[in-house]
Amino acid sequence: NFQYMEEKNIKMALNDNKAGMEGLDRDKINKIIMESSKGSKFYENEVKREQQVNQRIDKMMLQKEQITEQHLKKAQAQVARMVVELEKRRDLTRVIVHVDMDAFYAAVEMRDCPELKDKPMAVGSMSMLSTSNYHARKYGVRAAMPGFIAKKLCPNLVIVPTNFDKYRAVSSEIREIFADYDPNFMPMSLDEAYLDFTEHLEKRQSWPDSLRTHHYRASSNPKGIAPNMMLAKVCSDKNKPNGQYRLPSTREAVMEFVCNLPVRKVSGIGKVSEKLLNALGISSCSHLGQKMALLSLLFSETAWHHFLQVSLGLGSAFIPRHEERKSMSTERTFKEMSAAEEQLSLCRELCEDLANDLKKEGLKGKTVTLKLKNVNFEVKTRALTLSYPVATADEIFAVAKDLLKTERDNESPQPLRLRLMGNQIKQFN
DNA sequence: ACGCGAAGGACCC
DNA sequence: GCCCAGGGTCCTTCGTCT
Repeated sequence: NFQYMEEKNIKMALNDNKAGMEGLDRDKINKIIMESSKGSKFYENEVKREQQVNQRIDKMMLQKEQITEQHLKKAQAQVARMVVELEKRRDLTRVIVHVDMDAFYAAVEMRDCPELKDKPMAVGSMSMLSTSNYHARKYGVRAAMPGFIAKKLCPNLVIVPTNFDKYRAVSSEIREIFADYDPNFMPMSLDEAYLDFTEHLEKRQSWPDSLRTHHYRASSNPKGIAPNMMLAKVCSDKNKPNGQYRLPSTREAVMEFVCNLPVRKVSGIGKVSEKLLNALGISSCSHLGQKMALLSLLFSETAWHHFLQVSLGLGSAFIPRHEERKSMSTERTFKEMSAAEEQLSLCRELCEDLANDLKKEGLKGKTVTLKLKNVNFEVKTRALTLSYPVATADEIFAVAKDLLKTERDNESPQPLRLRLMGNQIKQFN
């Protein structure tokens, strides 16, 4: 079931210099990606953002210079106290499972169109791919890659348009099964969920069969099993494509597991955080623990607390109750649009779409946000909070059009050269 | 000192 | 030949208000 291999593996493979990826010529792939990107507005913006991160790093290193032994000693004591507190509350009694279906959209499309199974295929469009099957991955085609670049890597690539209704239907089938094992399971997306298996295991003592025999078995097999959510998520990334990985519920096992874990593998630590940490000589979670005092002086409280928990292999041992949504939005990307009338009518359209979605859930919100992205990929949001909640297209448009006008006036005499517009609403009652 | 709104980002799928 | 999404959550910073 190689088809179900996960995106992240390839991503890592392309970065990692690991041998044995059949037919994967990393240098060639990177060269093609580079040639397709270089000089584009997108690329220019990426460079700019990278420079901003570098400045952040410079600032951080400067701050680090100011830190004295005294500071560090004090911080170390604080960290030590905190560790004692956290250890006291460490909970190894729960069995949390993270299920992550590999290449979910692609798997559904191949089910419905078996000829695709033998071809390199991806789901998405020329501007963006959501996922790709195994054949396509051999060419370096992966999720979050624009289709036109993927086509250069693999001219025979078949791109299937996304069909969310279909994925939603399959997803709800699978969720029914999840509910049998944990009625309070937490769906994270159409293809991913956390389940608390503790009760089920106490009752049955065996791992479920129906998860295995269901016709989506390959993709709905439990993948990561651990005493908390953070670890379960990391575990689900191990032993791909088919295996599940169970981390024993002992402190020793957890600490050993976390020791060599690259920080980037942890959910919540992305590209930027990784780079910041790398600059401090931190790449694995054990480094994280070793430099905790320093981190507590350079990062916000929430940030270093999170780092500390990660370094100790701690995470939520219970699955939080499902929360209500906090915002709703629609946005669209298009070819450059500068004419005021055109922008206005698009804005109107978006408001209608948003109003429609709001109606489906019977929601009204007080804050309306207009999102704009210009042709240089610079993003702006402009918001206004009303004293009363709104829901209709007219009401939202009344706000959004003013926000848009203000931006146009702001830019004049230059026009707003847009490539994306979006509307968001939040502050529900 | 505190709350809150606004804007920008990081991150996730 | 051109061409890099869309739907969310949470966090941080800053300004103004009370």
